[in-house]
Amino acid sequence: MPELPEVETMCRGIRSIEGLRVFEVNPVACRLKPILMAPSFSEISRQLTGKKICRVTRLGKRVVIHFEGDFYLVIEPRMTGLVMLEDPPNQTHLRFELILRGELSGGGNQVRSKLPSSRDIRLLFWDRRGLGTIRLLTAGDFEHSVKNRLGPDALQMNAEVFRERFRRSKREIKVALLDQTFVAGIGNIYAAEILFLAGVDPRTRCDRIRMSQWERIADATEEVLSTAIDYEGSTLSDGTYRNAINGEGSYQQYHRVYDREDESCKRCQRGKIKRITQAQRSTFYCPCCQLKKLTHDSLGGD
DNA sequence: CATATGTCCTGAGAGC
DNA sequence: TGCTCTCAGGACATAT
Repeated sequence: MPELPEVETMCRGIRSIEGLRVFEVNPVACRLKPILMAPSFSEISRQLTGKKICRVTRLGKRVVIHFEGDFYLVIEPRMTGLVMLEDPPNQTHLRFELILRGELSGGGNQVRSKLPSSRDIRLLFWDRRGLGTIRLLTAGDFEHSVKNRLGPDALQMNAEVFRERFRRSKREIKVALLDQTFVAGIGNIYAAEILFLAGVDPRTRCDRIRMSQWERIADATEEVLSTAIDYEGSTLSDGTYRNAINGEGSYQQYHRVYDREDESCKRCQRGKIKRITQAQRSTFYCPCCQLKKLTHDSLGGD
């Protein structure tokens, strides 16, 4: 579930590790098959040990940690992965840990204990279901195999870019919004919320969407995602998603349609929120507010 | 090329 | 109560 707002919150939560140096890399024993990791754990460990962290950034739904020497550790949480500075709720599934230390000046480093000290900072990747991935890439590989394969970041979109990238597609808009090569960062929850706010029927084919609708979709994208970031993302009823220090997000309180099947629509108060399946995923929408034909916005304010 | 489907994985919840 | 089944969905491999 981590989508753009959750991953952005993770990045902000761990940003204080910038400037720290890797002291050691630990896999934590676990009864499950390891998450996908490339290259091997021992190779990642060898490459990262001693390296300094330059920057923590987000690329779509991925956390990117840039190390000195132009190495990029790319973490994809996918469904249930979490990047944290504290212990996750359940220790048994812990997968990957970086022990970090602030850079020490002078020549005292060599005599320091080999054991982690209480002043060490631990960066953890934990994944309840093990669908997440960790990859260590060179600058070139990062460019080719990650960056260039993604569409523009959802927060960088505008109506013109939406139209240019989507209008030739015959797919339904909800399905296309989930395609990370079209736009990066939107997942199932926020696609539903964005289309509700934009007043666009999720089943509308991209090639039938008009400019006035792209404008509403662009505005809604900005509004929904930036507000969700303000509330530190959405922690759903399964409680999985946590920020870097194990706190919950609160944007789920403001979901207008996601997981609100049969509830009455907050805007029109008439229709009930409907749930349909598109591309084997749930879509929630208001049949009353999200008409394909709808031209004008009587939709703007609350 | 564009689009559709199957796959990975665990835990929650339904149904019997 | 305890079992089995289905489902949740992000990204990618494979198929159409």
